[in-house]
Amino acid sequence: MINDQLNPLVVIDIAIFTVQDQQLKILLVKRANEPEKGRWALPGGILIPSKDLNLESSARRILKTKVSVDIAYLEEVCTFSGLHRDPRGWSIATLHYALLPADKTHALVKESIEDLIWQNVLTCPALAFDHELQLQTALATLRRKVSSHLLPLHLMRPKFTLSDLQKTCEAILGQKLDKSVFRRRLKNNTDIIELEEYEGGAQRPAQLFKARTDFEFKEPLV
Amino acid sequence: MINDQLNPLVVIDIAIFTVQDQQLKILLVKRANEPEKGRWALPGGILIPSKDLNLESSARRILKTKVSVDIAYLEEVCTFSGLHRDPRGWSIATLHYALLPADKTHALVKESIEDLIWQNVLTCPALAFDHELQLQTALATLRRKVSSHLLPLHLMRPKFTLSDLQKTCEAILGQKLDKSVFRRRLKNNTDIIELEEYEGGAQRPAQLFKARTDFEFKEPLV
DNA sequence: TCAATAGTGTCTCTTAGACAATATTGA
DNA sequence: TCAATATTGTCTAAGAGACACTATTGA
Repeated sequence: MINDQLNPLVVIDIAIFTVQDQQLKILLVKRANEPEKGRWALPGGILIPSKDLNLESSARRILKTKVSVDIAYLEEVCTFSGLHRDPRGWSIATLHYALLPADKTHALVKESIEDLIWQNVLTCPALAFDHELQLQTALATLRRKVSSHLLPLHLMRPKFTLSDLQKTCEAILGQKLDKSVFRRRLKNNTDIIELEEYEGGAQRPAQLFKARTDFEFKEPLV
Repeated sequence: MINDQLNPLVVIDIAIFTVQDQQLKILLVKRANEPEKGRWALPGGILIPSKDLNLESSARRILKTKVSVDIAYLEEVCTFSGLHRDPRGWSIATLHYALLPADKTHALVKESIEDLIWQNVLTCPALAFDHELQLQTALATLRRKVSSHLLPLHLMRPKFTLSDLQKTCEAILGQKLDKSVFRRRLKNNTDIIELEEYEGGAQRPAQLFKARTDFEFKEPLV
């Protein structure tokens, strides 16, 4: 293996979230190889310096090859490190989290993966390595961001109603939000743009909105 | 060198802050070895899996050996990675930030360091590697935390006045705070404890406070 | 008409911000 | 007494939270 106790093993793990059926779900893969073969885990892989520009592009490459998905929003959460978190030896796992719109969740089974599932985060099975801790950490980071930013725009269809957006936020946060408060906060937000279109259901049609094309949710440097 | 293009170089960099003379200062070291010999940089070093429990303990070891200081508060910020950030090749730098009380800043010059300085963050010279970016990132993280937590308690003497605490916060944030607002927010905070002691200057004596012994500022997992 | 969803208005409570007022010390 | 700093109080504005109200559609 790569790890020889002089150099740590460097892996990238990704907590990739979506909202389906008003439920926050996480992509889990069943490991096809040792270690932890046959167990559910967050998708991840080993850094390949010759292929990867940096850790973030490494995460994109891993998602592309393992589940053949191109991800738009992806950001680092933190690292997990030490001798015991991976049976192969001293390792560093850099956890990333990503958001994928529901209409792009038809991810395909590819190499080194036995199976994959979009799992409701509330009913997650036991995971390999320290991935349960990683998942909880990514979830906390996601929720913290959702409360202060409009991160869920990355999960929306190109055109969406405010009710759609609110339901997505509620699924992520795991709690109901007040309609009035929610809309009031959007009033001053320049990241969403009002359209002159309406989408009719069986009831009163709702106005459609779109995200600003270059909206940005990285944490600002003050 | 350790890096052979199969395994990345793994380094730990530390932005260690203090407040002296009501100025926010950062510890810089002058590099004694290549690469970037003779340039100012954040203190840092290479991970040694056989010595380090994890990246955080590695950061503590590095601070101990390079400037012989034991640090209480230390936390990861994020990583910087890629082929070009270090001339030795593909590398991962895990940035940490730390806080040191002013009365413990008598750090000593040790191995692999030519010189050290506590530098006002506003007048920082050019730094080696990507350390200017790292410093700005650590500073932004520190300021964000100070606004919502009582992180500066780590910088205070064992007993301190509320005016002391306010001045420390102001030095970190780089702006004046309202006395009344500042004290009002502390009223409901259980991390600081009122003492029945007073410290007299040439004017009206100020009441002394101390930090709760086990106060904790890690981000809660919601 | 009704049910269902979209969208708005209103009240209260909390908090930030600005700034004034009072308190206590040594000189 | 005064200067300096500590400590508290007061007014206003903005925002969150709760909840009621109105609007528009298809059946």
